[in-house]
Amino acid sequence: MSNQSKPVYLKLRDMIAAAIIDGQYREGEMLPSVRALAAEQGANPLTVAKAYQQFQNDGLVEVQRGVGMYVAKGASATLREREREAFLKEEWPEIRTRMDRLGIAPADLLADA
Amino acid sequence: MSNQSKPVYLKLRDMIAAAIIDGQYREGEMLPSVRALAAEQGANPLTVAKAYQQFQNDGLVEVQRGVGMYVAKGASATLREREREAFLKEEWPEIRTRMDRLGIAPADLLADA
DNA sequence: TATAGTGCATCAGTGCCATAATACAGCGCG
DNA sequence: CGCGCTGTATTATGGCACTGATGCACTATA
Repeated sequence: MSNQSKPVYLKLRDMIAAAIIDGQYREGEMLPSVRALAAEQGANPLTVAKAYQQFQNDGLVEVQRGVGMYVAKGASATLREREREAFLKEEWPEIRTRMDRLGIAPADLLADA
Repeated sequence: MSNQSKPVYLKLRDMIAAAIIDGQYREGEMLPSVRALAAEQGANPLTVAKAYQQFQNDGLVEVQRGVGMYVAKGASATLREREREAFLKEEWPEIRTRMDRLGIAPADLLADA
């Protein structure tokens, strides 16, 4: 669902967010340059820049023009908390509604590992 | 999440599908006309027609030109089963991955209703 | 100063979405 | 038949999001 016709810059944004939360990009470390990530992902540098843009606005990455972008202090925890809130408040209720409609019991899916 | 910047014709398609599954539109019953639903939802008749189109192709609604569109026999069960499969195979794994990343325990979700 | 690496701004192209205005085709009913 | 209701086809238009190519501004380093 999240990997089909979704805009590239949103996919990249999710990838980056996941990497920061998981500590793949650690705080204080430099993120891959726009051009480097573009080449690696087969995307356009501008598209990558657009994905980074959102994190800049939220102060989760700090930009040093001419140098690169760095993961801000506390970015990982902030991101995780923010996404956690959003999931519980906005996504889960809808998911729950759909599951009820489709006759899927939440307990069945949450029971395993 | 499913109700924001999504194309109108897809929102309508989901609404109709939900109504059929829930039995709000019962099998053999006539669906709201293209023009009627358009007026009710403040959309364009062509956009509504586009939403209905998908169900025609799948044989879930039967068209009687000049009369109206009727919910096909077994449409409700077919729809529910189809969406159920899609949910379990495509959506749930991703949801589960996100939950793990965000540190959401199953107990957090089952607490309420 | 020269060079190469950063991010950023501008302009343009493309495609999807939604709408509008008509016109056409099939059915039911008085 | 005439009228009113159905769905459908056609064409045109405006808006918006996404993507892309190019060039500029800034910084570190030699």
